[in-house]
Amino acid sequence: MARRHRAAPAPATRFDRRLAEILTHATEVFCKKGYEGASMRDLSRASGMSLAGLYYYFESKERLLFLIQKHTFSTIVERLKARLEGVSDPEHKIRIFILNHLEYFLANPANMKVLSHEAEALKNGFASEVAAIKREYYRICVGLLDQLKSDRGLHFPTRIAVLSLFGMMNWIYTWHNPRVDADAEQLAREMSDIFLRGVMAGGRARR
Amino acid sequence: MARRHRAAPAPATRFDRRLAEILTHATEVFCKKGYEGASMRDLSRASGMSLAGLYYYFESKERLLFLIQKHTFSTIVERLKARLEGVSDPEHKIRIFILNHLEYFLANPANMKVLSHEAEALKNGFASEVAAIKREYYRICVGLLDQLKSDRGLHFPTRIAVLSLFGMMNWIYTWHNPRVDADAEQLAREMSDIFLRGVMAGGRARR
DNA sequence: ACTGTGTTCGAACGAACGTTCGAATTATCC
DNA sequence: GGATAATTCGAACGTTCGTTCGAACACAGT
Repeated sequence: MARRHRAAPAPATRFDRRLAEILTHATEVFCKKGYEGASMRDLSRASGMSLAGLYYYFESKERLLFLIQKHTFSTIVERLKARLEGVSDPEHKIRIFILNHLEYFLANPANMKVLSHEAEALKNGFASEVAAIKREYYRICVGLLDQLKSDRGLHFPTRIAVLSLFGMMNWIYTWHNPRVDADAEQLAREMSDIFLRGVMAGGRARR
Repeated sequence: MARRHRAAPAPATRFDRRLAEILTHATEVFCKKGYEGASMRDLSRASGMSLAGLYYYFESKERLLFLIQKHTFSTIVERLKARLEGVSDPEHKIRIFILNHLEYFLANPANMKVLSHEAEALKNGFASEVAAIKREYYRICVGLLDQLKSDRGLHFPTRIAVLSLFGMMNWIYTWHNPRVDADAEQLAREMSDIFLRGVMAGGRARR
């Protein structure tokens, strides 16, 4: 009957560790079959726990997806902030932004596909909490681009640029094949080149 | 019991017209609730036809999705080919490619979301037939970029560029709001600027 | 009015769905 | 080793799923 409300960050109780295992297996299933397409029985099979046993760790299938998305997104934002610390050149910052995103993407493809592809699957409270993290992540990127614009006197449309960048990066889950495609560093370099030259070339002259 | 195998292109029998109506309504439902999340009863309600009546027009829910995806994708490719005819400048051709994609996207957002978001929902025969059209569309874009590369002596990675471009364009279904965002022409111009400058700036010098 | 074909529907099928519950099992601490 | 709490499970709940079937309806042409 006890449910932990984890204040301590590090120790990780048995409960938390087992929950994390289930989350990992569930992520793979959601990735392969989609949130709606995956049944609780699929999750039970994948995690090696009985159907009823799963409900000791979370109260609904929706909350399980929520836990996956929130953890994934929080981790990305957290790592990004740490990497941006102390860096001041806006171009360098954007390259870090892209590299951070792609590194996590290729290291945790199932997590990122579930985050990208099942973005509309949550409802009400669950949806808004993930949306808040997404908004923060979006605003960070807007901030970096605005800084680049004012530093270099550029005049591209920020919103379109940011969302195009997200599209470039998030679409990866539909095509990346680790056996034929480059690693995160090279991919990030190539995408950064295309994107940064795209917004920086042409400079002040527009329309 | 009769099922038309439409050889005539124009006349459109009553059967074909009614089927097209159902497809339109079904597209909206798939768009809103997802393929797995939409039930046949949802489709019945949306199209104003009884649950059993739907099966007179198609033999399964999966085939319904297939018909939607195939028609949407075929239309895009067909329009693209018509628009590219007679154009020889590769940059212009790529701008036409992007404009064609975005115009259709914003004019038929539900169709394009179902095409983009439910790309993995079909199985076996259905999946491979749509995949064939996708491959053709992809190869056209590769051809345009290769032509641009050889014409201008550029050295960007084609595959990454094409897939980044698709990401930029297809991601739109996650954010475009007709009340705040520009129309297709302006959007296409902005994305074309970012993308084309991205692959053209820097020129021959890479690495 | 009659016949045949195209179209629609109510009712039902078995299967699978998410979730619950009480009992059984396992770990923890005195 | 016995008491207490944490964890797991089999079995079942009521609901909804995609699909089927035979009867009913609509509307030709005769």
